[in-house]
Amino acid sequence: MYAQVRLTEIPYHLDRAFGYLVPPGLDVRVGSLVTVPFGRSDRRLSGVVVACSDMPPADAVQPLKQIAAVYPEMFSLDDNMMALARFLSTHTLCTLGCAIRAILPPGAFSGHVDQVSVSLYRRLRTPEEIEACLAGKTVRGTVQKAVLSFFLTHEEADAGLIADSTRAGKAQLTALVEKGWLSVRKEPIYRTHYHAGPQQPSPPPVLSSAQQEAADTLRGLLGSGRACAALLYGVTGSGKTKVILDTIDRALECGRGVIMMVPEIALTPQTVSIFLRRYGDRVAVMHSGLSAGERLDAWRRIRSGEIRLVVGTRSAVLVPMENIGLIVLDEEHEHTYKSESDPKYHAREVASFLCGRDRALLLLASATPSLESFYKAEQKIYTLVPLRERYGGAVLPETEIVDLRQELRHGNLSPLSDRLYELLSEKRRQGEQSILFLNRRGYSTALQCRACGEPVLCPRCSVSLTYHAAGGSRLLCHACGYAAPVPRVCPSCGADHLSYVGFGTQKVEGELARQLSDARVLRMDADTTGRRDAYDRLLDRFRNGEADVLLGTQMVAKGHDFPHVTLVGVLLADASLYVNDFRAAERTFSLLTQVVGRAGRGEQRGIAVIQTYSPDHAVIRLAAAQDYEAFYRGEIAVRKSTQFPPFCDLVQLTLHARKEEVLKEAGESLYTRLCELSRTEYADLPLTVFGPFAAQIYKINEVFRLRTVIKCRLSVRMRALLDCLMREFAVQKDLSLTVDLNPMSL
DNA sequence: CCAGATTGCTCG
DNA sequence: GAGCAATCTGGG
Repeated sequence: MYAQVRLTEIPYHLDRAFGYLVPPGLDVRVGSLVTVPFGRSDRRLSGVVVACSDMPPADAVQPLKQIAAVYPEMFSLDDNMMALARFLSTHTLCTLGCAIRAILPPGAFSGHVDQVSVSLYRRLRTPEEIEACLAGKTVRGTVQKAVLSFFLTHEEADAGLIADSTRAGKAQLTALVEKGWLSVRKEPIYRTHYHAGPQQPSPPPVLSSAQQEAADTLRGLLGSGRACAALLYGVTGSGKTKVILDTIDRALECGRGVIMMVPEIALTPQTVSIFLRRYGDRVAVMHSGLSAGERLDAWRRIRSGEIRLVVGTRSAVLVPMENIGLIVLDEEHEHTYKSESDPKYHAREVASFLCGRDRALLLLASATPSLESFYKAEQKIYTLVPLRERYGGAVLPETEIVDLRQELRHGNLSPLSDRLYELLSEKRRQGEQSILFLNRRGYSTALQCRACGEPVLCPRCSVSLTYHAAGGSRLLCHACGYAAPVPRVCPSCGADHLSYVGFGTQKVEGELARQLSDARVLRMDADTTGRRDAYDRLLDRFRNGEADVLLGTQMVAKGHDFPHVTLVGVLLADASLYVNDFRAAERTFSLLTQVVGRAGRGEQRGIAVIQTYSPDHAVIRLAAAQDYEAFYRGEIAVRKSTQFPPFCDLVQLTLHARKEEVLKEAGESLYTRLCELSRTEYADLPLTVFGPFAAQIYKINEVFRLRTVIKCRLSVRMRALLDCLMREFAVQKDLSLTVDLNPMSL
């Protein structure tokens, strides 16, 4: 017996089938996960069998090597899983192996192929001996000397860490081991097991007539026996969740499987707890916070058919569920549905593929749908299911726009306008709660020199460092994680004139304490919510009325219900509007609409204050009026005239290199090759090439990045062209090429 | 001359 | 990506 095997951990240009012999007695079929010897050293790699035959492959090299072992049957891929893996690899341009790793639980690999952590330690050798050695001639290599100096201060360290901090390769480390200076310690990485307790089921929800009408439409689509998609478009507070629950009930009653996705488990604890209460132990929760053991456990129960309902983040769409009836993407416009690492899939596209396979209903829900989805609804590709009224007669908050330019003219330099301050104190007196929202990613304090004007930059990246007070004051790099103590003098000119620029949540907190001294303020940002439970505790404390003001970044805008909040303040609405990204307007609109909707969800009508330097900007006006459809009409016209999605597809190619010259040259040859291909072999493809140009952050962690963007239609032919580029450029030394199809930011 | 670093090549 | 052989490099 012979088998064709695709390896799971190999670079792009090696992603093809390799022929192996199946030793007698080994039960191997298409889809079996196996370990095979590979390369000169017969290193053990895992792979999946893609074909079996009695005849040796035509192009076989003699002698063929033998398959070494087969994984437990539970991890074999069936036809559906193979088809899903193939879909992922062709639609995101990743290796088949990478796609397979994404659809199998992480435990599948760590349990079988030894997963070990390698660390090195100095053998009974004292720092003095190392000093002597460094002075002598026994070790001459500069890199090896660097490694030895490293061990002057360390007794033992992880191999990866040593390699990172000394630039040592494996050869240099083995040389030192052979010379008897260092020893290797290998330790297996174990996984843990965890079992969730049982839950209490709850009665079905009561629907209003508008909600019932929407639910009926969806039940109709569900029962149609055809693959279809619907866009449930409903303003905040219109009761979308109830309608979704009703549709899920219906699908489960029919014996169909259901996948329900939310943007982020941690930010939607209420949605998740509704599911846990309602479906008890019939539901599996899948998200990245689970341990390998928990994931494996849930995965097995889904594959065996024991569990027919999964709630989770985007990776939930990859679970091995058979006979799916319904896939839901709640808050479908959220960018978290697109994976940032390989495979760079969009959950919506995978869901659409699966719904086609099982003739299921794809249900997208949002108060501010993505332009792509609303456009498809307009084109009647999706059925539009609107929910226009707020449930229980709640009214939309009253909205005021404050012109920050006026504030400046009046000499108010504080982040709070006079009007917002006035409302905050009023709400404080009335015992009502307020939310203050600072919507700028990394809108935290940077250090700038007043003498030379230079900001303090990360030594490894082309971004400035930001000041963090938590964990002892220090500077952090948001791109690579570099941390440094706050310098006393300017690193570039040495002057003693460093000062803080910009205001972050911490600074606003200080301002509030000064201006509104009796208010109790809770600050919520990455610094205060380091651990997951810290986040939940903060929200609980606010809900219990332990504070008057909740101040925070994007986190405060997400789906929490705070009935006592009657005031919402957006400190700088245009912050996300002027970023260089074709989706900036869409994101700003959706964020503002969401945060404004936080005000007055209880009996009382809320008020929202939007502070901005662009009070007349259409996006700000429309968000204040909560008029999605007007926003959509304006924005879709812009997309059409400028040719952006949904009117074309975007391909983002990124070249990475440590040396700028290497990168520059590669950028030019990539461009040349791309033009050449589109003139000759692929002359039938309409496409426009932009770049190469420096990435938004040109350097991250000592690696420079150059981007090329293509506007095109992502056809089979177009993917073939890209595949060709990837194979040619991924082989090169000191250089790598990555591709992102329809990226979430450009 | 030679250890050490770099480059190129293949993998079934 | 890993391993290995061939080739280059620079101090003694």
